[in-house]
Amino acid sequence: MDIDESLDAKLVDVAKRAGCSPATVSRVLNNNPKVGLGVREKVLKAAADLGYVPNGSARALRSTRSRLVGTVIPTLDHAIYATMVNSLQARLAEKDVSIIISTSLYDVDMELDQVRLLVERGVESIVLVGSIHRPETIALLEQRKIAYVFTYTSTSTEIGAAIGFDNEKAGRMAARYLIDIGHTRLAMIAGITDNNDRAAARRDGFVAELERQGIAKADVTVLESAYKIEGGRNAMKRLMEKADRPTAVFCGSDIIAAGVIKYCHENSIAVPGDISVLGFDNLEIAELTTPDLTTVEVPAREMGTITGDYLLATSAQRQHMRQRELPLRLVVRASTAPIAR
Amino acid sequence: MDIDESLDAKLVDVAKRAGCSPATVSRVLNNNPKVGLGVREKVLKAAADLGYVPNGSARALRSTRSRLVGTVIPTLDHAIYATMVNSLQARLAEKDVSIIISTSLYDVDMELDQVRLLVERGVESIVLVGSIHRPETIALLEQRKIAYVFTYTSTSTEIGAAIGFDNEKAGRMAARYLIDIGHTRLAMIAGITDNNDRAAARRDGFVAELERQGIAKADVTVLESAYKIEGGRNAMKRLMEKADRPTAVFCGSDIIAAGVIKYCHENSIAVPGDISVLGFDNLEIAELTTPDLTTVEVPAREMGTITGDYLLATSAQRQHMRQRELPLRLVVRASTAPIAR
DNA sequence: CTGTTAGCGCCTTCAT
DNA sequence: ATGAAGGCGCTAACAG
Repeated sequence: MDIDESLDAKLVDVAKRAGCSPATVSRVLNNNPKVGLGVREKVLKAAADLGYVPNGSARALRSTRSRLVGTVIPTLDHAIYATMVNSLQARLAEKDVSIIISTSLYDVDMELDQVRLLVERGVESIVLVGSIHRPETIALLEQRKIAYVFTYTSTSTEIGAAIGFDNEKAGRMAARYLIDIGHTRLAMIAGITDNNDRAAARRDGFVAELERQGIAKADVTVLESAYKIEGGRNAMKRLMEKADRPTAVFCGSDIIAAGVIKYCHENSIAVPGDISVLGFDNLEIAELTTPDLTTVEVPAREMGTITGDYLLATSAQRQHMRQRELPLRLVVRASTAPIAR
Repeated sequence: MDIDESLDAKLVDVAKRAGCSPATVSRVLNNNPKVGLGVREKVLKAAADLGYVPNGSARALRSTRSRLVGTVIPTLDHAIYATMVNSLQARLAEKDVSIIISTSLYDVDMELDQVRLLVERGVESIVLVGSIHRPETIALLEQRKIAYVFTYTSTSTEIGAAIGFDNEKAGRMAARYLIDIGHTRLAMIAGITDNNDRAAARRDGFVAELERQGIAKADVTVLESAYKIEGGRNAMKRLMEKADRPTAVFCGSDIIAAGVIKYCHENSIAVPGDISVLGFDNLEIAELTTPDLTTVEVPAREMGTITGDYLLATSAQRQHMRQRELPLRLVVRASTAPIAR
């Protein structure tokens, strides 16, 4: 047993033990190919013997490569984000890149603060959600030449990347489906659109498509709800208290839809008999409601993986990956039904 | 507009512009109280003008305080962990501490790899899940003097901390409740207990308490399932195909319970008429099943906050916080019912 | 209260 | 293929 083990070994210590210079140890550690095979092995053994752990800060300071990625998402308390981050992390971990996560609570000012902190930490790139941010946020990133990716959107700036889907198209898809199966009296319970460009775009797409199909904007009730079961339930209550009840409701998230269905149960409103309910996200809970939820699937897992691929790519490769619109898929289950015309 | 803004300003640049020494700037930035008010303001203004962002790596290297915390959880794809991490992150962010998250997929070897990487990144402390880890993991942490916390458990080592709850007690609580309402033919669908001391402890507590109450171990069927709706459903199928059907099932997680109830629906088994279903976690989905799920509430959010408090405390304060057993609460809803004796 | 001096641990020219 | 030397940006002694 070595005395050395009790202290935190440094690169010089490894060099001493391996009988070579620090520079050589550094080369071995960084997989620099031009190192003699014998020396390389001796170094590796010495490092293992000493329980050597490189100092990331020193490394980052010297080389300006931190192997750190930052992420600012609204919250981890919503599966749609947690799932994306999960797969992003998994992909990055394969290449020993670590991820710092922070949350903004859907607040662009808080997002800016978090981005500042991430920049301070020396992250090489940053993953954001949506395409609306404080100008200062983007300016900071550009100025420091930190790569950034917008997710859950396909709208990018000239410089950043966007990996996600078209929220407006998603809204239109929902509208078209409900119209296709015969509904004409429609409503939407969107997420909170303030500070949330994705929620707003889905609403706009939905309303726009309905209008295109001859349903006046004024005839479409649009409410908003937090992404909580309770929120959906309360919104549905408000909706049902109105005079002109719709025959179908498009919800900005499956969570909201679950609350809507819950309300319907409690008030003996048949789903889809009296009212069709269409969700968004295709979370695992979409198969827990009774009836199972028809919904638009958001490829959250895939988004995380692809974002990881992008971040791991060289800047040359990135050019071809800067814009990625993932397909949306309508998953028809049992919460929606055609209506007689 | 300043020319200086185009380059990344460093601490020296701020000093020059403020007309003082780098040391003074450093003091201001670190809220060292003994700096003249006038100078302090001048420095702050200079920093703002230059868009100065401190270099965290240099800071960490010099001061050995990285303001970085590491976390290794099984997965972010399970709300019970995502919720905890969410509140942990929120608490740490209040004090500008960042959190690096990595996942182990319930594998202690992978956990060790992730911990090594976190140590390399210079985290000041590490949050782990459960109390079973590779000896190397703990040895590394101890040797580098990195504080660590076990969560979701109340079993700690002599040196580390534990902030969570007693899983065995939880299992016993479940058993007692079901017996109290008259059930004698019981089964459990636990999570995968391999490499998961929490799942194993809940199972052991459940079985032990039943035994104490006169129900032989051999009469209690215990199956295991992944934490997925599908897993719970399949496990329930296996359970129902056995000759001696239980009148109550305790599930290792609400997710599993949701799958169990789903199976019951599909096979016209009344819940709780034919069979009572008891969940664990009290996730948001516990109010989505039909009927609503009776379950044992795990204080995930609170655990994150308290863990954050612990990590932000000074080592002196920590002494009193090293062992924290949070109370478990049985939430009775509609999926369980008394049985006639 | 403020400035000067000296590195933290590593990587990266530049030599050899 | 390997070594020597310098410095990345910052903070901690120590002076004054």
